[in-house]
Amino acid sequence: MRLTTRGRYAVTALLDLAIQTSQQEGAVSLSDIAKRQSISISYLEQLFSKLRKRGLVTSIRGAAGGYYLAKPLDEIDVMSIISAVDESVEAMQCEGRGDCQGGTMCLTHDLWCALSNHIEQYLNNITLAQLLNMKNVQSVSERQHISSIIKDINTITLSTSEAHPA
Amino acid sequence: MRLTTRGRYAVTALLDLAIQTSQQEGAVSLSDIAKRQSISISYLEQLFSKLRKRGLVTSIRGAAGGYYLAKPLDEIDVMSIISAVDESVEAMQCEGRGDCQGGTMCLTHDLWCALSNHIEQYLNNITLAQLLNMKNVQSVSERQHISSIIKDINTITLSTSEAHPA
DNA sequence: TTCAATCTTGACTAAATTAGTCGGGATTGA
DNA sequence: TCAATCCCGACTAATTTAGTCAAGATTGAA
Repeated sequence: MRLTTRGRYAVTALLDLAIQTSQQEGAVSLSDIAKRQSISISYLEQLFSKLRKRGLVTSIRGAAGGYYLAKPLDEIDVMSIISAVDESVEAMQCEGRGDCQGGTMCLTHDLWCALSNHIEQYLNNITLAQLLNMKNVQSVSERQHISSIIKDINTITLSTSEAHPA
Repeated sequence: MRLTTRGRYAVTALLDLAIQTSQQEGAVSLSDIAKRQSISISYLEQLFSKLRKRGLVTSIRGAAGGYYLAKPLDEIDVMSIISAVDESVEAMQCEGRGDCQGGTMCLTHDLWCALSNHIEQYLNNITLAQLLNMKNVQSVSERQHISSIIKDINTITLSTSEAHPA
C-alpha cells in the first residue's frame, strides 16, 4: 500500500469529476478538470488510465468525449482510488515467520503492518459521497465534525520499504 | 508529520536498546545495536543524535560509553520516536481558509489532515513498553491480538507535499 | 471526408527526497 | 596515552515521485 501526492491528485480529480457530473450533462473532459484543479493534462491522463483499468471511471472517446464515474458516489471509496493509482507490491523480509533480526525488527514489522491496516480501514470507509456531502455542508465546523478533528498537520509520509544500511 | 524507513529504524533501534538494557548493566553502544540490527553505525549516530536532542535517550561519552533510554518504557511512544527523527514542517496552501481551488482541493486537504491526525493518535498510544510486551509474549496469535489485525500489506507511503503539476 | 477534440499508451526526463557514507573532532575510562 | 565511544556536519548515491513528450486511435460534427 502506498499513499503519495499522486493519490491525492486522483482523489481531487475524481471529486471534481463528481461535482461536474452533478452540474452538467455529458462526459467531463480531462482538459476541464485540468483547468479547474491546476493539474497537467498529461498527468491526469496517466492517472485516469489507471482509474479506468480499475473500473472506477468509464471513458468516451472522440470529440465531446470524456469521463464518467463508473459507479454510484457511495460505492467509490478513497482507498480504492489511492490503490488504483499507487499500485506497487513488495514482499516483507520475514513473511509471518517472525524470525528476522532476532525478533526485534519483526516487531516493528508487526507495528507497521497494523498501522497500514488501520489506515486502510479508515480510507475504506470514506466514500466520494461523504466527501461531497462535506462540500455541500459548507460550514467549516461541520466538516471538522465529519473528519473528527482536523489539525494543522501538513506532511505525511509513511514508507516501509526494506532498504538496509550496510 | 512524516513516517519513513528512517522512523522505522529508529523504533527498531530503541526497541533493541530497551531489550539490551533489561539484560545487561551499563550503557548500550551503537556498535552493539548496529551489529544486532544490521544498521550502519553512521546511520545510527545520525538517528541517535536526534533522539538525544528530543530527550528520548541520554548518552555517556568516552570508552564504555553508550546510550540509555531517558524515560521509562511506558513513557516513550512510537509517535515521539518517529517525529524525532523525521522532522520537517511544511505549510498548507489554504490554511483553514478553505478557499484553494474552489474548495475541491481543500476537501482533500481536510481528508489528509484528518488521516494524519488519525495516524498520530494511533501511534501516540503505542509505547515501547507495549511493544516489548508483544515480544515477551512470543506467540504470534497474541501479537496479532495486540495489534488488532495484521495483514500482508507491505509498503506504506503517505505524503501531502504541495507539488503541483503545471 | 476531413478535421479537431478527445482518449490511449508507453517511453522518457527532471526534480525531490531519502538513505547512507565519510572524515574529522571531542570525551573519557583504563 | 590509547582505544572506544559519542558528536557533528558536509557530502554522495540511490530511489522514488512527479511530470513531459510524442505518436496513435476514436469519434462527432462541419
